[in-house]
Amino acid sequence: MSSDAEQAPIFANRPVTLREVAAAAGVSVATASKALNGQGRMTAETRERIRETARHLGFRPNSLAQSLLRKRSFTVGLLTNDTYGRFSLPLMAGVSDALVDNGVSVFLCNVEDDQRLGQLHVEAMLDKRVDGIIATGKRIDRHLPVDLANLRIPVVYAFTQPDPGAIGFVSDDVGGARLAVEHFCRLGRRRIAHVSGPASFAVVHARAQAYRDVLAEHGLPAFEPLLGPWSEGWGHDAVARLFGGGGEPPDAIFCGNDQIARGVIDALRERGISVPDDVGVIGFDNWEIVAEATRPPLTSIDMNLASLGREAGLALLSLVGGQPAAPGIRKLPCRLVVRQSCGRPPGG
Amino acid sequence: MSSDAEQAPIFANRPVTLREVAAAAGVSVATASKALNGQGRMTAETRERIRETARHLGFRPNSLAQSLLRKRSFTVGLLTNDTYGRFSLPLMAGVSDALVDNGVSVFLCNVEDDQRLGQLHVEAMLDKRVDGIIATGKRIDRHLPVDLANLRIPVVYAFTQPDPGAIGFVSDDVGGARLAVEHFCRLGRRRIAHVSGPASFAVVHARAQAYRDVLAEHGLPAFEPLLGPWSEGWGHDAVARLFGGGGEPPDAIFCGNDQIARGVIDALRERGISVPDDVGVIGFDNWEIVAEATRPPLTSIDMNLASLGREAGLALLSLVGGQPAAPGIRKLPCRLVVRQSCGRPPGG
DNA sequence: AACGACTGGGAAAAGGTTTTCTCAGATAGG
DNA sequence: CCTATCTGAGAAAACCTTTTCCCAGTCGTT
Repeated sequence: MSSDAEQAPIFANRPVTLREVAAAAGVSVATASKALNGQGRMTAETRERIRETARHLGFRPNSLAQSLLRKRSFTVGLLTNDTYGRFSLPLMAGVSDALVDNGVSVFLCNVEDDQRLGQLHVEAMLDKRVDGIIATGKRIDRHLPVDLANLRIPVVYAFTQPDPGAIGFVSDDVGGARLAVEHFCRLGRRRIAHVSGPASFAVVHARAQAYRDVLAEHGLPAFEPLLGPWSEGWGHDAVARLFGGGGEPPDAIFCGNDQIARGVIDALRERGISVPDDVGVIGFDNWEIVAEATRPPLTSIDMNLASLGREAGLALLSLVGGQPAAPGIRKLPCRLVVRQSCGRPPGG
Repeated sequence: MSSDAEQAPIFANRPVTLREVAAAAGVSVATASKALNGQGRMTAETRERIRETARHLGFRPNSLAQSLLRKRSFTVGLLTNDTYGRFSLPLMAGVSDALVDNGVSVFLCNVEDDQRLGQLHVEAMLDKRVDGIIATGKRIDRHLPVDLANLRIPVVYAFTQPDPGAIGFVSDDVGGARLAVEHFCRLGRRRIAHVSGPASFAVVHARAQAYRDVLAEHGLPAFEPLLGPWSEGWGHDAVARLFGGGGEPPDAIFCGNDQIARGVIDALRERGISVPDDVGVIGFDNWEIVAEATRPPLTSIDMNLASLGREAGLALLSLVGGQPAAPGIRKLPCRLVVRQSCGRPPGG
């Protein structure tokens, strides 16, 4: 019965409806709706009075009712099989960032590699009338374990293999690899090696080819790319191969991911080889938690996943809005993040 | 005009409504609804005929319409400020796992540490009539930058500081630390040191106290806990302090997280000190990507975040269902994951 | 004075489902 | 044969908002 009790109940009970706002303002619900949405014709005073009443009552329109009518729920689903979120999370951040300002919320669904789970999540999303779906994964060259081809709502693929005829956003791995190798060339490195992941990954081939191309363009010799698991351990082993055999060792190593790069750097240090003085190292992914912990900190290629997510979110939004868009894969540029493992230019 | 064209249109156009099912089955929508939900009274044949019709037409009820009526949306919001998802993601996996079987979907909202963004997301969730909210963060002893206290929907806190009077789930850090130190005692280590994070974290104190308690219980000397950043670099420095000074060095080190532990292990190896023969090391968090990359692989304390998520999800569900629950903080046990960095029992 | 155009605002349908009532017919009991 | 009970099913309200008409009054024009 204090003054608190006078104000609180307005919010403490069930949400305020438009009907209540209309009653309080002495108009019909139709007028109230139009006043709040800037539609219809009425005197400025009436409109303002209704708005003021709504504000005072703490009115917030019921999204469910709006969605039912508008056939638009302002929600989208994000499907992923990237359990640890290495790639999905930055991507999700970008998506969310692009959508939240449009009042769109995101259902996150981790389907692992489980068909049944995928089916379950997709059906749940469909039942909830999501406006669209963004599919993302941990590998650019694999499909999610779920069929999104004939869904009657728009689907955008990001960092995963799109269905034919669909829209997909991926990082430009070739461009990223070129960035790294060209940087080494610019720094005056002459014997550049490449240590990467398993041959079963499409990106491994794309990057290796870019590596060879750039070296050829600069008239430099190419090492045979060393392929193995995406692990620190493999980085170690690769160094043993590069420096243990008889051949002339490299003065730079471009690694397929940051974990390999970390293994390489550790192995070089254990051999008394200085990074970056004797050998420069560049990684891929720019996983800060790894790149900043190596000694010295790791120069790496960033795939701009947040931008990728933004683009995907925006593309989905315009698709939902009815704008047609050409199917196909859009490659977004990578970015070189220079730290200390690659060395400085000759004159620097 | 092919036989495909005969079947496809049923699914290709707008979703099938209950009205259409009812018409096709020759009953009223009321009867159709009751048939599908197992409500009302009718002959078994009628019920089955309606169900068969619904199945054949691919009917799926419109969640929006159901939610509007039932005042229950079968969605919950997950709020986090843990950008990289270190802690949120396993937790989210647990939440999602607990809820998906109940048809509940999860809105993931990353609010960073931004008040405005937090407000925005919470309002969006409220507008969409989420049934409840799970708040989670990257620190057990901090609040999210958003007030969830008087929300008229249930809120459960997981791995973040709950509001007074609310329900929270956290890991039992004291128990976890005891697990680690007791394991060292069991292995016959006598001089156990503790290297942990910044004093500003509550868990640092809790774990340090547990460390001291266990040593006291075993009549062993305690080192003064070494506090610093949660980084590999600090692990290195701490080793320099423990082994560089005059005092008798430890034969075991309990680290506050896995990154520190990794720095410790690397530093020990550089000094020619064998892990686990000369010094055992145990970490905290069981972050597999780190724990499995150290040489030797790191024994660590796992906080069972997925279970924490499951519990939080289930608790929220029962709250939403109207079951009352006592407020307070529930501590869930940690788990010791033995790898190779801690050594084996004397006789083993 | 009569007509048209405009103005401010309301009534009602629509969106898809659930649930409460109601009701006609069938069965059983006296 | 007449009433009480039960059975199967439908009509309609409800959830909350948006939008399309529609209407009554006012103003200006001839």
